[in-house]
Amino acid sequence: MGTITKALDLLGYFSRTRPSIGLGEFVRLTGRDKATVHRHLVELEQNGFLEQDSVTRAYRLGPAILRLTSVRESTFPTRAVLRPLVTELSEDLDELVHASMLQGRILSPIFHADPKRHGTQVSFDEAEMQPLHATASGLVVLAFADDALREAVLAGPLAAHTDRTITDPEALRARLVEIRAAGLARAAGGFDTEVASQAAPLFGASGAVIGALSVAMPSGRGTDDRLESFRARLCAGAARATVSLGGTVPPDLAALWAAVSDPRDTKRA
Amino acid sequence: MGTITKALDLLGYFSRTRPSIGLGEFVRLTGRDKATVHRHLVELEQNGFLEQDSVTRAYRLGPAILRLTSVRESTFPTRAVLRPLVTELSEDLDELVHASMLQGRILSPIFHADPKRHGTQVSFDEAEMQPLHATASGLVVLAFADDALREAVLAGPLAAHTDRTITDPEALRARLVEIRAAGLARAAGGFDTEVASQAAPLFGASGAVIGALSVAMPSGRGTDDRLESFRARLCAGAARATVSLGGTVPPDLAALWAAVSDPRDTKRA
DNA sequence: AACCAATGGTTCAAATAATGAACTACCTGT
DNA sequence: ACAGGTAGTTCATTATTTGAACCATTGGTT
Repeated sequence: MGTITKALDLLGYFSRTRPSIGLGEFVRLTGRDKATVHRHLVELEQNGFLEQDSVTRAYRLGPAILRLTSVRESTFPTRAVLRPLVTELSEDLDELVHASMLQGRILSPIFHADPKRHGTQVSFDEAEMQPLHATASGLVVLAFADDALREAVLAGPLAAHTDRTITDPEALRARLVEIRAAGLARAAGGFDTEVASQAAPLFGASGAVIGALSVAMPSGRGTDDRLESFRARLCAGAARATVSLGGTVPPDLAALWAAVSDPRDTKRA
Repeated sequence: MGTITKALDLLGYFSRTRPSIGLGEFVRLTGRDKATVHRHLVELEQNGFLEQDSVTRAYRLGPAILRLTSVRESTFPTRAVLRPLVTELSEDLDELVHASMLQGRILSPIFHADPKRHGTQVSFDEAEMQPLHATASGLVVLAFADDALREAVLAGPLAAHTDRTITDPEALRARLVEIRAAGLARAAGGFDTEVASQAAPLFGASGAVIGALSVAMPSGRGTDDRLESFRARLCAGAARATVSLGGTVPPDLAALWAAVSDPRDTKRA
């Protein structure tokens, strides 16, 4: 792990529920030496990627990030492109829909929309990263990822977020085969016990998977029949999102999705 | 310059007008060795801070930044706080208003609003960084900055963006004294020949300057009388923005601003 | 008041990781 | 076949990062 990665890694510890982090907490979170962490924090701060609260001495994300997002979105508007699509799909399905993008071995939410038409809702934190082996989004990305990434994740430790998380590499491998055959992933309780979700992959220009489009709901509403009824629209949404992002869906998967959206074939599992 | 800074520095070269940069161009821009730059780019990419276009091989800003902005804005909403204030002031003054924050030795725009009520407008790129010695925003920040930063900038090279940029350290030092006495800065043609602007500083919780609030217009509309008429409202806006951001205006400056906004004192320069 | 247990931050010899000149490989047009 | 332009890689040298031990300050406890 290079110095740059170590420093950038520090930024990853921030989330909506942990918006500012002190030196000591960073040391505990990372397991790295205090001096090392401190120098990294200082260097990040000098570049505007962190700010230090002058009274608590804790660090929070800095303003440099805002400018970079502004550049990225004004020239390659991922969020802006996904926003209407995700919103529309969530209105259509009456459930929370979110799009996430692959970042290394983790999935990062880009945008989510929830029409909140039901009494219970999934609480979704757009600032929380998701593991690849525990959510429908993660599983579908993993299923369509290249061998290098898949093997790296299968080899690495598979944290048990709940008692229903798949932690056995071979069981996970078998599951990924099913997902590839189905063209999307369903998962329930693997990351949050009360949540069921269904996700389809998004692809980049080179045909490699870059993220996922997912619909999530409380387990009670995530019956097989209901998820099945979402299937065609979710796949269509993923296809549109892929195209909007300048990507291409691999031909065989596109054919599979097209077949599914055809009424004659909707009886398939 | 540490490795981390060198890598983060690469991200700074992106802007609205230069949204993707290839290896060779980076080498030219930075003057660093190709191997070094390449390894930095790869490491940034692995962490999601860059993406490589699979066909042109050029790099663009990656999705990791989007998540970080989401975290920052949902927990420490600088942009969200400044947006209404900047918009309102621009509507009030009928000119482009922008807020920028200090990042190291450079100023980065956070938000801008332009009512576009005139035939000519200032073109403002929210993704372009600004030097501290050439714009009204930069000058006012420099004037109220701590000695360390001021001396560092005065010592460093002062690039001549136009023929009216102040490049002589002593002339600049004298100018900063005037600005401190006035409580805000006026500048015309120092960064862009056609633009005149007036800026007031923003302060953090510790009373240190953290940025600036500025009104900018084509030189023709930037007469002394008109700028003078903006003065009280600009200072009031900067005071409100500082408070909204959790900061405090130094007492002596607050008194100066209060005196200015008092009708009895508006005749002063 | 003395003490303890936190916190954040600093130092400097030792170890490791970053560096860069030279290299390969690949296009594109001549 | 070659020239000139990309991007990317190698490996001995060099310089930077590292971390155990250190200090400083704060807040709570006896």
